Amino acid sequence: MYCYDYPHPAVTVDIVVFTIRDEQLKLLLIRRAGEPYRGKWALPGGFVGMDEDLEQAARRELEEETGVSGVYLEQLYSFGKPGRDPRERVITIAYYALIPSEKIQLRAATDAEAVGWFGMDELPPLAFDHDEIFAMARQRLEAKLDYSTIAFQFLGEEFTLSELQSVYEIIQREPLDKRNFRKWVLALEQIEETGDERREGAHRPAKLYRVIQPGTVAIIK
Amino acid sequence: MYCYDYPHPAVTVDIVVFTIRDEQLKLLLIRRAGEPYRGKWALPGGFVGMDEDLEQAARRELEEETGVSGVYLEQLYSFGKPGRDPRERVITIAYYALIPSEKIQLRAATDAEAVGWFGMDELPPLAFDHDEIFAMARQRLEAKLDYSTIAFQFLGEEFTLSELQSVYEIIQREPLDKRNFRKWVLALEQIEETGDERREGAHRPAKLYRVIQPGTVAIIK
DNA sequence: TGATAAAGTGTAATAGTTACACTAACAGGT
DNA sequence: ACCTGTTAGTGTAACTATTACACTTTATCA
Repeated sequence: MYCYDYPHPAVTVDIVVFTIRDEQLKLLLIRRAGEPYRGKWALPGGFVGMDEDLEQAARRELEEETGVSGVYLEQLYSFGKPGRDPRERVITIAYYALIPSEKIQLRAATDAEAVGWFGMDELPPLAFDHDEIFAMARQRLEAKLDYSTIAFQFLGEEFTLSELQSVYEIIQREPLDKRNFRKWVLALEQIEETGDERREGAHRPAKLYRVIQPGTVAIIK
Repeated sequence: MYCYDYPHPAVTVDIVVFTIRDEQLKLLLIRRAGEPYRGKWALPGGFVGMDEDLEQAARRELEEETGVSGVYLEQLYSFGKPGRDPRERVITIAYYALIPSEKIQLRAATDAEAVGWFGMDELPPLAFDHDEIFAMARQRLEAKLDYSTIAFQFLGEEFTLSELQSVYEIIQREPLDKRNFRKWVLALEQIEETGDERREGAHRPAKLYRVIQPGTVAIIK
């Protein structure tokens, strides 16, 4: 038992994990194994340990519940409305993560019954206030495309300009002009040719590019 | 005594309060009356009540400690590094507030020994990790000038274009061209003439403007 | 070698941003 | 009455960035 002179809320982290697969933006959800909302889909997350930083906690929970690790992770917002969890007062620090489609190798772990990717058109109703958290993450992601190089986080080490353009088109839900897109993205001076090509299918091979400073997200103009 | 099956961190809110006075950006600080960091300057803030929302808690603490109320308030970021408070594990949800210079009427309240406004060049060292919180708020404020109408929150109901321009210049720390600024700000269609003028000093009176939708901060292009 | 499919490339029109200097209106002093 | 000092208010031209738009290249496969 842990006792305090005045009441303390519980603190959790929840993570909105995005990837792009099958030409779609996908959200990672777990099916809840325990009460409350047993059997409902929810964002991965859990309680913050007493000796770990918030971001550490988010990475740990993500790893434990889904097997995902080493990805881009950014704090989103904190949610703390009384009553958002029926058990006790719970304040959650929400994060969002972007993972390259190649890296998605899920495992269902101990405290999650099942893990799955859901397209934006096939989202189930979520437990707690996770709909609200997701909506904010979706919005932040879209906004950040315009003023940062966050989109690169969806791609592996090497990628073609068409793949990169597709990331933008999927998130922004609108087609982009190929020439203008290339002009723009190259002018950012954030990617460079690897010298290699990707040859797949009965057509001209595409030049491969890499991010010049991988792991960093630059703020642009 | 309040007891739990597993340990809970304490949760606080801290508020970075900005105003513009004497042609300077100022930060509101309180001198700590109790331990730890007794006598040191710190951001206003305090523990979140079990039945109040996070933003409510921020407004209440701000009102209690400084007498400031009814102002623009936005969640900034959450800080939770273990050891950031020497007493126990404390996670803080930081907010920032903008208040019009006319509204600043401070009172030193119960749990704060003293309250004061500090210019950016005269900031004392702050308690806890409040320097870090302040730095992030300063940065967010500057960034938001570019893509929102947040700057209007520093002004009263009626203001001149020169006053508005001055807000931008002070926060961005660089002079702006008067004609270009006016062209730009009027094109936003967020302010309108009141029809009145402000006559002060031995020179041409300035037209007064008001925000068309007061209380809302618009995201611009 | 012809069909198919995606990769790759430039230019002109338009819109937005920047640089820049003088006149207008008031208060106060002579 | 008029001169001085001080801030308010105004337009245009050059430059930069963004948009619209269509054909050629290079591969595979039948």
